[in-house]
Amino acid sequence: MPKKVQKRDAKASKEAIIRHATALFSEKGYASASMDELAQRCGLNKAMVFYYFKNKKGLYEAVMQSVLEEIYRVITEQNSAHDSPEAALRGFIFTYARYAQTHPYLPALLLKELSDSGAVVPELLFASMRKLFSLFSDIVRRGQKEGAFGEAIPMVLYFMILGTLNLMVTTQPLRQKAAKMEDIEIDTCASCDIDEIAAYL
Amino acid sequence: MPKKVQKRDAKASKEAIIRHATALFSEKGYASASMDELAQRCGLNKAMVFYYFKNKKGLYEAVMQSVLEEIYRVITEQNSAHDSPEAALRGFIFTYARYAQTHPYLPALLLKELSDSGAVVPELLFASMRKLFSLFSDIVRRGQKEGAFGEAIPMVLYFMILGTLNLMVTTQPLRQKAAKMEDIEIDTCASCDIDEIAAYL
DNA sequence: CCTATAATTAACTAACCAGTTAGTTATAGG
DNA sequence: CCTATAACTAACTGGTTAGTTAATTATAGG
Repeated sequence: MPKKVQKRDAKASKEAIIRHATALFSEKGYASASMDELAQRCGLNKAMVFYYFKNKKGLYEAVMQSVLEEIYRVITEQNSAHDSPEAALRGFIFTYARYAQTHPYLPALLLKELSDSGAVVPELLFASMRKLFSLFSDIVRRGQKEGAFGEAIPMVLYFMILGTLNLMVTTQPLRQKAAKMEDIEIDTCASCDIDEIAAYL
Repeated sequence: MPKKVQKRDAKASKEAIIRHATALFSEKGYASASMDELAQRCGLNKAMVFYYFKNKKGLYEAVMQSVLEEIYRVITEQNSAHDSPEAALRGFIFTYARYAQTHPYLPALLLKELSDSGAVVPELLFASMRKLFSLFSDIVRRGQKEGAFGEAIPMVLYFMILGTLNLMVTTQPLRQKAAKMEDIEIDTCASCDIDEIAAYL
């Protein structure tokens, strides 16, 4: 056997806490997420949460960090090969959209933080958003130099894309419920969504 | 004198509660808003809050209702005179942007609710958003019939506008802080913002 | 096998919070 | 002026929460 099944495994415990905390925070928000419930979901004693992350804020920061690092990693990984700025922009949008769609905690956490201007972890949020934004901003500026994009304020464009995609994902359940009880076509699947937005630019 | 200065004034108390609750909920979110603090801010006894609105959720619903009714009223009032769909769309965007800018609790409350898919008051949020959306949707569809707009999914367009504007407002403090300590031009004033977005469409 | 220490636990605390209650005043209408 | 009632208050309750502590157990390294 490659590894004994252990009763104690620090790494596994820590990962379980992060994983369940990500889900819990995105479901309930920072304030309503209970550390008792988290421990229950993890099948661990509550004291373990404070053993590995000193307090609730520390845990939340770890969650946000892991989430923001992950999306940055995925975007840079999947979009290293583009040469034209159009393709790069398209790649950025598509990758983010697909990731957000398959990992809905991302939009939930991001929107919650942004709607507070980073009430819980402003510095961290700020630094991570800046990294992602400068990636985006470089693409836009390059496109403008090459005459492909026309004038646009990168910051506004950036929030336009993130705002739209995040809202489309978080409102999906609401829209689906609406589509069921209404006559008109309200629901728009997230895959059309992606194509539409890419087309606008 | 037109009105005696009274020690007791039900209407004034009720209004004070709504007013301070709007600010408090938008600052802290539903869960973190304390009814003790609210009563303190109002200069009233906490029991008054439960006297006029039966519970916290009831108060929150009253706040959301007043806020959503108000923005709907302002938009319909200021945009009744447009005849071309371009002008109507522009009016919709500008009015919303200006109102959001001058009443920042609107974006804060809306984004918080939407990022939860209406965790606290789904029905109310849903009904009010629908009213606003059908206003918007009518403009877009009219523009498409007249050949002025080109193809676009109204729902996506709607969330694009709301998402962008709301995020631009709520992230303003963050962006201003960033502009102070950074070299590059990150900050974009909300007035340029409005023009830019209108231009995109 | 022994032992130091990392991982884990049960039980606790102090603060806070939404909501209640029973009693007290101000005021309007007769 | 009297009185019914609307407006208001102080003090309380039961439940929840983040965070602590002191004791216990598993495991790795010698």
